[in-house]
Amino acid sequence: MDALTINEAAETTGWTPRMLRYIEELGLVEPPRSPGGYRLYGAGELQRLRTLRELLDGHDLGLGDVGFALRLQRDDALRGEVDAWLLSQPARPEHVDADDWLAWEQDKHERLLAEAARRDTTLEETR
Amino acid sequence: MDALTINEAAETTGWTPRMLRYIEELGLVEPPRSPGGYRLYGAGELQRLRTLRELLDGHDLGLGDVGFALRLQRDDALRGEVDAWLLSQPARPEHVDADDWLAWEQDKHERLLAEAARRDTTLEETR
DNA sequence: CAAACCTTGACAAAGTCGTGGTAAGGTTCC
DNA sequence: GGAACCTTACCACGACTTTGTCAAGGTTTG
Repeated sequence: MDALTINEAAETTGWTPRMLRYIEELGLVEPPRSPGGYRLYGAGELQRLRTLRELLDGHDLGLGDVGFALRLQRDDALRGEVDAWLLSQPARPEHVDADDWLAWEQDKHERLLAEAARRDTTLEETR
Repeated sequence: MDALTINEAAETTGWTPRMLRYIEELGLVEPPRSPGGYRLYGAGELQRLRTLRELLDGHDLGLGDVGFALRLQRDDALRGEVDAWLLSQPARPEHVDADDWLAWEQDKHERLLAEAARRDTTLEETR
């Protein structure tokens, strides 16, 4: 048999069985099941579990962060809105007077709202 | 004066002053300061604070989620690694036998590692 | 068939997040 | 100069997340 059950997979990946179930619950690694319902971890799953650990350790992330990234990847509308909001972030020019950066800011914001609207459905803002 | 102090900004955006400081701490909205250190919220900040609320309410996100998205946007290496990991997700073809999808999986993984490597070497300053 | 493994579900300890409050002190501006 | 506002730095608390563990029962396989 070339697929491992959950305890074996835990053994070789360094996760606990509990965490493997949790990771599956987050949609991060979802192994196929045996006819009787046992999780069967193949080479691909094992590989992803190991790289997942590296990813988390290397950047001080949590599983929830990766779960959120997954959500962003799968939900186009959400990703569009988040990206638009983030791009409206200043990265404020250093030496401009107040009126200038304010205009620049608003202009940028309008461009982004337009993009979000195109990409998505309704993005409505009222003052 | 065309910039609001923190309590005024809280008033018009619906956040509490406490939360405005927290939001700044997360790097989400960082208003400029007066010479004496007072936060000064201009039109751009106020707008972003209002859209931030919509974003959160509309999709059941947390501030931490948006903070992570910000991190992803600013750290190219991190974004590359997360994207590569996510793309190695199966979206597994339904009816293929074990050997086939395993090969497909590994092939895909290699492509993604290659892409991540390319992206990393193309790192340049965004601002 | 029986030992060893797996399943789901629940409860619980520990940690983090979002939020409020308060204290000690600096800034604005009338 | 003094009232009203702001700053940072804490402590606190409820809600949620992360992780462990246990119980009752189904699966695999020698």
